Formats: sequence, structure tokens, C-alpha cells
Amino acid sequence: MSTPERLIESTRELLWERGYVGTSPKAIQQHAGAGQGSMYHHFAGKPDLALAAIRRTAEELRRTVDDVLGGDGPAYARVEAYLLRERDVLRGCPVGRLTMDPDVIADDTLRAPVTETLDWLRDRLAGIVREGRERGEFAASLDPHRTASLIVATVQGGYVLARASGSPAAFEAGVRGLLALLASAGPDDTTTQ
Amino acid sequence: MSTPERLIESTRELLWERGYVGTSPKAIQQHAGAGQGSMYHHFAGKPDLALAAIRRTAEELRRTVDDVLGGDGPAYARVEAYLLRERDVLRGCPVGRLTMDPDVIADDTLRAPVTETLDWLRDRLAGIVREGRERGEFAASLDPHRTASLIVATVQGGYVLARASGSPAAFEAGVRGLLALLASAGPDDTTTQ
DNA sequence: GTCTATATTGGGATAGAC
DNA sequence: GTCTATCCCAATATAGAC
Repeated sequence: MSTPERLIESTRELLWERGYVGTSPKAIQQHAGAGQGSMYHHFAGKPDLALAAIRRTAEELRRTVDDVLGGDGPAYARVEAYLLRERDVLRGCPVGRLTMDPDVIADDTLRAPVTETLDWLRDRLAGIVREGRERGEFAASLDPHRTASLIVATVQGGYVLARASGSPAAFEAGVRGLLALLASAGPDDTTTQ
Repeated sequence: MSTPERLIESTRELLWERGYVGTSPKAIQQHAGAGQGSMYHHFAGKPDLALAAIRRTAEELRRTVDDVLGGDGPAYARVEAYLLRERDVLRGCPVGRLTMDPDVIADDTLRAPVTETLDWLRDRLAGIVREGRERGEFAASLDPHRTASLIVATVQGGYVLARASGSPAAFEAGVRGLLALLASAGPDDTTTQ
């Protein structure tokens, strides 16, 4: 791998592990096996390198989600596939965790890919819920936007619970709770309001 | 307020705003209007001060939750009250955000109050769901532990969405999505499995 | 209890040689 | 392109005077 590549990949990992504030240029260089001058030759500085790393992580997340959501089965099954997909639960979401980074949130350029990715994810899920509703798989009363927000929040919050308890079980519990409620939101459900 | 008090309160605010990694002793001192020596006279160092701050924040959260959850109305209403309680949404959860702090998670002493608080919160909600189920307010099939995990995850993840988009609306959307599903999980709901 | 002085390491970067 | 030297300031303390 080229030096710029190694620098970006190292930044991605450190950003995931320690966040933006907790990641120093020196740590990146050491992880990448690159010298000081080398890093500053290829990138303007820490924010520039972080931007490249965040963009790539965001792209990768979209591809992964598209893979798991791309089928044409029933809406419930696609949402289920998304929720149950393999994850490195204890590491958390490499995009979502950046929202807790004050210096990322304060910088419009760094923040943009985070905003866009989570917006995209929610809208993608909302489309699937809407489809399911139109096909009569979900109750007509199920709000696609709100339900999609709930799905994304469950995942993001599941990471918080898992990291707090030190176990993926907490993530799993929340996801199972959501799936049970979604399963009960079929078109036959007359109590849904 | 005494100097130790001001130091603890300042640490609480900075921890909430910038996290543990992003909070320096110097910043705390300036925020508290205390000198270097003064801080090290009252506290052993950054971890010691952070522990005092985290413990107090955790206690405060428990009291707040107890206040809103303490009534004796229907289970749904109590959960609703919890979900709709006033929050500083864009600041996020002062306890939950610490799970994204690598130095907190790596230190058992700092991490303990975080683990305990989120465990306690989930168990408290599980108890309410269980009560509601026993009273016939919720479907018998509703799993208390999983549902409680879902509720906590929705809130924690709602903060992520809100901070990503820069608006509390995203938090609200997820919560509304959850409330709609919970409302449909009454005892009459025969589709719940 | 609080202050100032001092110390070590790291953060984040620029300059210029090779 | 990469390396080393250098810079300045912040992070996180300790020591000892007041």
C-alpha cells in the first residue's frame, strides 16, 4: 500500500478507536509507519487527513448497508437483515461515534459526511418501510420516517449499551425488542394508531 | 460555592461538552476560577476529579429518572413521560457519551458508574414494562428486558441522530416511532409473537 | 489552602536538507 | 517523497514558598 493509503487507513482505525480529539498526528504516523515529513507532504494536516478518512469510512458504510438492504424480499426481512447483520458491536459505529467528537461537530467540513451518511441511512430505511406499507406488509399507520429514525437510533444506542456493559448482548437485546414490535405491526394490527 | 465544589461542577460540564479525552486540567481550572495548586490540593489528578464528577452526574440522572418514572399511572404513560421528558437533546446524554471515551472505558474505576447507571436505568424500565404486562396493559408476549433495552437505546441513539443533523427533530422522530409501536403492543394485539 | 516555579512529554506543525 | 531539525504551546503533573 502507498504511504498516503496507509496514512488514511491508519487514521480510519484510530478515529474509530479513539475519536478525533483522541487521535494525534504522531500516533497516525507511527501506526502507518510513516515519518513526520511524509505525512505533511501528502496531507495539509490533521483535519485534512481526518476528512479523507471519514469520507472513506462513510462510503464504506453505505456500500455495506446497500449490500444488506439491496434485496427485494419483504420489508420486514430486509430490516431484520440490516439489524442482525454482523457487526463489531463493541467498537461501535465508526460514523456515529464522531457525533460525540466536539471538534468534528464544530467543523462543518468534517461534520458534513457524518450528517449526510446518517441522513442517507435513515432515508434508505424509510423507503423500505414505505414500500412495505404500500404492499400491505406493514400497518398503514406506520410512519416511515419515524420508524426509520427508530431503527437507526436503536442501532446507535445499542452500541452505547454494549460498550457500557462490555458485552454485545445489550445491543442484541435492544434489536430483538425492536424486531418483536415491528413483527407485531403487521396490517392486521387494528390497535395501531 | 467552595473550590472543590466549583472544580467538580466545572469538570461535569466539560466532560459533558468535550468528553474525558478532550478535557484538560487547565481547562477545568480556568472554568472553575481555581489555580493549579488548588486543584491538586483537593484532588489527586484528572482521573480522581473526573470520577467525582461522573459519580455526581450519574446520581443526578438517577434522581431525574426516578422523578419522571416514579408515578403509579399506566405503564405506557410512564414510559411516555420518560421518553418525552425535557432534555437538552443536542448536548446528548452526560453518562452515555462517556461510553465513546476510550480512556473511560479502559479504566474500570471510571467506567463503573457508567455501567451501573445504564444497567439501573434499563432494569428500572424493565420493571415498569413487566408491571404493565402483568396488569394486562401490554401484550403478554412483550419481553420486559428487551423492550427496556430498546427504550434506552432509542434515547441514546436519538442523541446521535440529533447531533448529526444539528436538530432535536431527529431525536423526536425516533421517540415518536417507538411510542407508536408501543401503543400498538396492547393486550388486544394478537399479531404480537 | 492557594500560589508560583519548574519539569517532562506530547500535540501539531514548518523548514530545509537529502 | 522522505528525513531530521526545530519551534511553540498544551497536557499533566510535582515542589516548595506563602
